[in-house]
Amino acid sequence: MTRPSPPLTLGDLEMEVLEQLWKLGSGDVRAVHAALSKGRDNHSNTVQSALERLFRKGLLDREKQSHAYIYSPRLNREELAARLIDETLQRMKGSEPLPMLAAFVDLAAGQDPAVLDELEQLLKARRAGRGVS
Amino acid sequence: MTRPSPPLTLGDLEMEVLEQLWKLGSGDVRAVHAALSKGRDNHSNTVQSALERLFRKGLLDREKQSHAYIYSPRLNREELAARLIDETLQRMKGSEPLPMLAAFVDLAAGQDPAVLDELEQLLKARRAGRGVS
DNA sequence: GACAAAACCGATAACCGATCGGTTTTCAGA
DNA sequence: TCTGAAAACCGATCGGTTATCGGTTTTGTC
Repeated sequence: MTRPSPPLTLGDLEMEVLEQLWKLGSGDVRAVHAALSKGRDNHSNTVQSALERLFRKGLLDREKQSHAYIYSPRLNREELAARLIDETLQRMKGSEPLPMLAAFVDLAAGQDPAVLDELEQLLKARRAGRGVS
Repeated sequence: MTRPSPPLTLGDLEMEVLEQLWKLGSGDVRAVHAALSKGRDNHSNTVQSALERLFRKGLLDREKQSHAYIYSPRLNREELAARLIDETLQRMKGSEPLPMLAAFVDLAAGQDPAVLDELEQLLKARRAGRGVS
């Protein structure tokens, strides 16, 4: 059933914040702001509100350590990508995922044919991993 | 090089308009508006501005027939999906596409294990199609 | 040349992300 | 315990985008 929740979109800053958290593993506003400040932004409140939004979107965990929150990603890079792709496909209503995926594979293979082989390896692994039962 | 063009997003109406054009093949504002009006919307100007936006985004062709434009999709469903997925992945900078794809395949296979088989068929076909060289 | 249909232009509302300032809470150290 | 600093929290603004609609101009056709 899963509520038709609004389709998870991420702004640029939100993406960069996630990027930093993936690097750091976890961190408070200060840490993320510092990591980000390599040529970016100024106010740490801005970073905080991005963290807050990400938290509300369910993409971050947080835990109070003394009086500061320590944020950490709930999903890794790959899981987030999978979810974004899934939602993209979901938005195209009458659509089977397979043909879409096929088209994307074509596009990716166009850029780098090795993708086909890698993908095949991957499939084998998945098939083996998921119970031969 | 490819300019860092703003990342192609589609509103709900825009998506529905595309949906209709895929069904119709092509059509003018009137046709799309009529097709859409199965329980939707009222003003045909609204449809027109959606068509206009889609055209500016490069997703539609148009051709003047007498004094009305006939719009038609530049991409089919699958090609659009591929492009949206590609852009989604592009936004996650330091990311190899493969692991992302892997994660998505896992997610899709979780919902329907047959996906693995179908995907494998698909790979075979692609491999055969593209010179065995 | 007049009429009707459609394009075109502009305005508005709603929503969202990004940004920032000000207030309140909360911990830690003197 | 009191005080000061750090952080959360609240609210406001700004810019950009989609959706919506009305009004004007263009343009074919009869």
